[in-house]
Amino acid sequence: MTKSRTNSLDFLSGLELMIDSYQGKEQIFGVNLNPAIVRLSCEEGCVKVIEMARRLGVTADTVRFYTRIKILKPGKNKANGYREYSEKDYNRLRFVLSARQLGFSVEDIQEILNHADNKKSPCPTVRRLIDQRLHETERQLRETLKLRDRMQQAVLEWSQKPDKAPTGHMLCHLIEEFTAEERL
Amino acid sequence: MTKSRTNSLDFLSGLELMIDSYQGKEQIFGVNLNPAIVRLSCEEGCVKVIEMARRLGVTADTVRFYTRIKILKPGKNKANGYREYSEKDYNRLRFVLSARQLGFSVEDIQEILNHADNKKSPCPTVRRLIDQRLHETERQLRETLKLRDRMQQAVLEWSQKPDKAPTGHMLCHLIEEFTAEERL
DNA sequence: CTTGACCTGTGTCTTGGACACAGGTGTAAG
DNA sequence: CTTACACCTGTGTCCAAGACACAGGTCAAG
Repeated sequence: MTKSRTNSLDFLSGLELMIDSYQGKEQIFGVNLNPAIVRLSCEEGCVKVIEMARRLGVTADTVRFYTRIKILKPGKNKANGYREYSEKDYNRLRFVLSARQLGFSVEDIQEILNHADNKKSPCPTVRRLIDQRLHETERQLRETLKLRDRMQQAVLEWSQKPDKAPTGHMLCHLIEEFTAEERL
Repeated sequence: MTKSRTNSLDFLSGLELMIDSYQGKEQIFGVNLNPAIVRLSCEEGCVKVIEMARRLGVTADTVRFYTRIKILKPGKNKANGYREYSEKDYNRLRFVLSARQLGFSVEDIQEILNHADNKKSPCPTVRRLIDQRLHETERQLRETLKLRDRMQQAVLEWSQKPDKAPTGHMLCHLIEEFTAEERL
């Protein structure tokens, strides 16, 4: 019953301090639970939304978002309606955040999770999707690069040009002359 | 009255073929208009939305969009309610498209146009805004670059790894192991 | 007269959350 | 006990720059 006792909370990777807030609940995700206390407060292991968010370094809104679109399916405390996130939800969310870091869209992730939920290997899908996303990212990169070069070129050229008032058919000579000479 | 006759349509930069559709209207944006015809069909020079769009190589939806947010203020044919885009609208839209090419947001453009509409030089605003946007674009570029590198690295590493079925706490070993080793 | 191409205004969709709001809950202090 | 405050819920809206849909009006050709 001490902090040093190992239990399923190990998945929390070193954030032992928050165990303080669970004193008196025996174990959270382990066995040996006191049924009376558990049923009242936290059915088979729970954390609330803000705690879940903090553990993975995101906002509560992010956790709520993934709950809303049903990527996370927390239980619900009958007494007060609060959501109860389990270790399974923690693993899912950690996975989702990892996948987002790799450029997968939320829709991609839902597809991947569908495979995993049906015990099928999501790996072929993952390989196919990252190929797509990589191509898109490379295209995006080229476009952003071209845009940056245009912008830098504009700043450079404009540094030699004076301000002018607009005329009938020229609203801003900086912008319009720059674009015009681009066409040469 | 022939196609070779020069008039204000010159601003259409070489797209002479569509003058065919204006036969009988005398000149469109010039002088020497036949008042009777003009008042009936097209008050002091007009093109309709699809024609305007085609001339600048965008979709009719884009023209409608800028009309909706009041960057373009076409006249309105009393008889049929059709919008009538003038040379002024053409110049504005051309300006807008140029500015978009330089990374200005629509809101930026509205600010710039406000200056121009009040006969004030928009140039100081333009210089300030492009500095901002350039910084943002550079940040964006760095992020996209990092993302691409992560993705390429993942594809490379995954090429040596087999597919696996999901386990209790590992939904996709490719993604989760990749992210995990990133933290080293 | 019908067909088809065009026009209108309006509303909704896209991404990945962020923010707002009304109302319920839990807890510690006064 | 009351009050304050932090937290929770669901729902709705917002962002950018258009794209798309839809119901209904217009117009010229066959």
